Amino acid sequence: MPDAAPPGPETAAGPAAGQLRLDGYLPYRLSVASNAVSRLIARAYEDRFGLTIPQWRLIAVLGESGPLTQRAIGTRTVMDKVTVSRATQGLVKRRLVQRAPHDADGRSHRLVLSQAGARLYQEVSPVALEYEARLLQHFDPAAIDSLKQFLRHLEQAAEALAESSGP
Amino acid sequence: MPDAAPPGPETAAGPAAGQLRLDGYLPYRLSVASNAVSRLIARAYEDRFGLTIPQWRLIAVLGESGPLTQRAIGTRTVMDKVTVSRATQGLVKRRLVQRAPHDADGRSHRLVLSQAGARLYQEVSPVALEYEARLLQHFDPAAIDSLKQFLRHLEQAAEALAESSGP
DNA sequence: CGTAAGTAGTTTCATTTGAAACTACATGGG
DNA sequence: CCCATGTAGTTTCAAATGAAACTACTTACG
Repeated sequence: MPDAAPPGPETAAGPAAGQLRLDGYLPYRLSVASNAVSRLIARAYEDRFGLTIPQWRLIAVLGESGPLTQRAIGTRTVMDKVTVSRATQGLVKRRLVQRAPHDADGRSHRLVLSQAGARLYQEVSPVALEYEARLLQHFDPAAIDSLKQFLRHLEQAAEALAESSGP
Repeated sequence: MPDAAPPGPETAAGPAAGQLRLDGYLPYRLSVASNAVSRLIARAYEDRFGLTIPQWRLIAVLGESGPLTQRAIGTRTVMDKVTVSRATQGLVKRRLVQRAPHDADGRSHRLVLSQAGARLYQEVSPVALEYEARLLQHFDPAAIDSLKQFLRHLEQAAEALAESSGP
């Protein structure tokens, strides 16, 4: 513990510029919280089901919505097409997902959960929900809803800003 | 179940198991929002100041709190020691940060912002705050505070769960 | 003291990531 | 019909990441 600097907040840069404090800075808080949660969840899925997070998302969305093309999956889960491609390959190799030809378009396939995939989905879902419940166990349901809403808006705001100043 | 079920949400796995919907699943929402924000911010810092996010965090915390060891920085910014080490190397090379020997411990150094580093800090801070303000421009200040609070608790909950079921 | 066990920081390595190039098919003019 | 341009998905490459091994120092204990 002898490495803490003497507690003045102005050692090198003078009194805090503006009023930035990393600790209360939203992008920082968001990233740190997301990393902590992702690490937890990733380990759970990996240990218990051998799934990566992209693979899990893919199974979840197929379980929810039925057959989809990779492109559609990418859109819905906000994953890069490369990520979707790799997740798919892994799942096809494990026979959890099957590719059917997409009759209207020869470049594309319809991905479907196999029997085993559907069973796995039924098995993972409750575990996923239980993790969420545990993470949120001390929070008020109304607060949870507004957080989720908030996160959605924030995502849109970030995308809007990225476009406006960006590509 | 009758076998003609074209658009229903249960094609392969039956009616939604439990009630999982990826779209409202907190770890998913969190990760997606965090990625969108991080991508935006990372590009801004990279384009305008040539800083990676770890480098920016390091400068921010040194600017706020004065000289610190790498270990202390890692703790405060929730970054891996490897990440801190590499961020430091880059900043030292650019002469934004200096290493002073830590007289109580020969393994360790005190990192300090150089003059140029302090100037950069003064320059980046307002930009950082402006991004935050733009992201949050449509939100109620009270909601923002409770979101930040929420994220902090969530992080703790995730860490607690990771410990309890983990190493 | 002197040695075993621990810690700060670096390096190495395997894995993950996404941008860009590429392949294969699709579509809309001419 | 045929070509130009566009899109679905894959591959390739370079960068980022973090676990584990390593180096250099410190500390606790006999």
